[in-house]
Amino acid sequence: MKDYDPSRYPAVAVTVDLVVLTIRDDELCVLLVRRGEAPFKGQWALPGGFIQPAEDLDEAAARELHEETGLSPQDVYVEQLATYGAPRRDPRMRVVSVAYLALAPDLPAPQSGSDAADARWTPVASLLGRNRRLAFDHELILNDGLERARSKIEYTSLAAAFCSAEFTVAELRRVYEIVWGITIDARNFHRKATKTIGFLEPTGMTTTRDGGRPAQLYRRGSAELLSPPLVRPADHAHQTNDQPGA
Amino acid sequence: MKDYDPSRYPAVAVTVDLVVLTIRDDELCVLLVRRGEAPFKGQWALPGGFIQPAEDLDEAAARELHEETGLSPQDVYVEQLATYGAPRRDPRMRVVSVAYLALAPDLPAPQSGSDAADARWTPVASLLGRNRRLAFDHELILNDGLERARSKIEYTSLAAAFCSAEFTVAELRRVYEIVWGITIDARNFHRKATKTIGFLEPTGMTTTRDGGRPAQLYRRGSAELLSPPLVRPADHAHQTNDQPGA
DNA sequence: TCCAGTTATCGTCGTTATGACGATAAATCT
DNA sequence: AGATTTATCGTCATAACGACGATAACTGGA
Repeated sequence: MKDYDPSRYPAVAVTVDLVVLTIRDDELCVLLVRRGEAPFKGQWALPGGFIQPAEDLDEAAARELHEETGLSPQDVYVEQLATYGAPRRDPRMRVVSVAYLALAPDLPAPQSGSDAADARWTPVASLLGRNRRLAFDHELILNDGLERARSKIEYTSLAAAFCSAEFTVAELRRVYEIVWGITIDARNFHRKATKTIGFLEPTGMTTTRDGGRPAQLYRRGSAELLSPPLVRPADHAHQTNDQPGA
Repeated sequence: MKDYDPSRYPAVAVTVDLVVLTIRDDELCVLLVRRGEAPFKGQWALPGGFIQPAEDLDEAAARELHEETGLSPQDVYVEQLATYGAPRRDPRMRVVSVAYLALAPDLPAPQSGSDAADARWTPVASLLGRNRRLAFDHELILNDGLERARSKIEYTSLAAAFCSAEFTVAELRRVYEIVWGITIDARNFHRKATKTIGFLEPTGMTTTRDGGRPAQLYRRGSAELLSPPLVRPADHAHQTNDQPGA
């Protein structure tokens, strides 16, 4: 019923929250900030903030990302994740939050540009089964972001977004191993990565930074979709039967 | 910065818009309503409306779906699509719209439950290159919904959401052919559909409603993800895969 | 009744993709 | 120099897929 005057409806605040993932020391990490004020004062939360009157959602996400990390959208892949709007998710008022997922390489950049007093990279593994929960529904948002990241690298070349601009096949393989939490045969992965057109673009350079025989350096290829995709071994844990419904 | 009072920020209206897809007469159709008031009075738009103070986003989507179509979430698959919030997308005020994608079988249900005076199923093909554009940014939302539907049926069993509860392999194949706009070899598709575990669940019944030799009737299987997925022939339109000889 | 038409279903063949794993290459470390 | 480490190439068996022939089981008409 778009036909009613929008201003007749109760005001809602709209925020943008960020799930910024990176890989540090062979661990998948998420950027968290410690809240300085109520509600959830002192607890960890995803970085985010209110949208400005004149900016689009994507712009708000890019701005927040820059404010919190100093990262520019050039260095980082950003996409919209999902929107969360449960009536009581913020005790102060109705707040609808548009979540964004960002994948960043482990840049030497300082952690903060940073208007968040206390921001840090937290290994996601350390957040599981933890008593110190995240603020709001950010745990839910984080899990959705993780699942999105895990599935996205199956059929796109986005795993390379975790690597620096030039990287080796083995470094890319480590990304998959860390994000998926499995080990992958180096030889089969090498074959797959180098034979999938558009995945890797050779630079002609080599590096020995990972030790052993020098490895070719590649850049991220131009193909957005990998065909065929990399198959993630099915998580045989519990394939739940999903019923349609909102 | 989550730490400011939300009420200090300019009010934003939040709506839910629906991309409801179904297949009628071998065509992919989307539910559109004709707007009765300004802005965009008289133009076609996606159904939708403002969220209520006490309802979650998914609930708002289910409510709107029911109001516009009479369909209940049991009959229809619904998932959140994306959120749109460009500053001027609604000329009246800042409106952020959370779009949902719904996939419905061609039910004999009446078109309206219906508070929209004028609602109808429109073949999406008839909207391409058309001069009568949709209201707001609904054309963009529709395209995103179509792309989501096209890719979603690749790796899930959701194509069955377009069929009635019991369906034949050929009916399912028609769904793929229509949504993807291609033709598929009936024999290879039959092999793939019946051999992919969790895709189809046999009922033991047969039907001759499509003519010819009686066909087995199936229900949608319990697997949410198809492994391996059905591969949609790559759209070689402009996949920029330039590989210098490698 | 019998045959033509239609659709369903099964099977075959060659090609490609994949998992397991052996072997060699080219650097560093001791 | 030899051990160690990592990169890269190859082989083999199996699975999945595209193309397509063949057969099965119904319906509608001659």
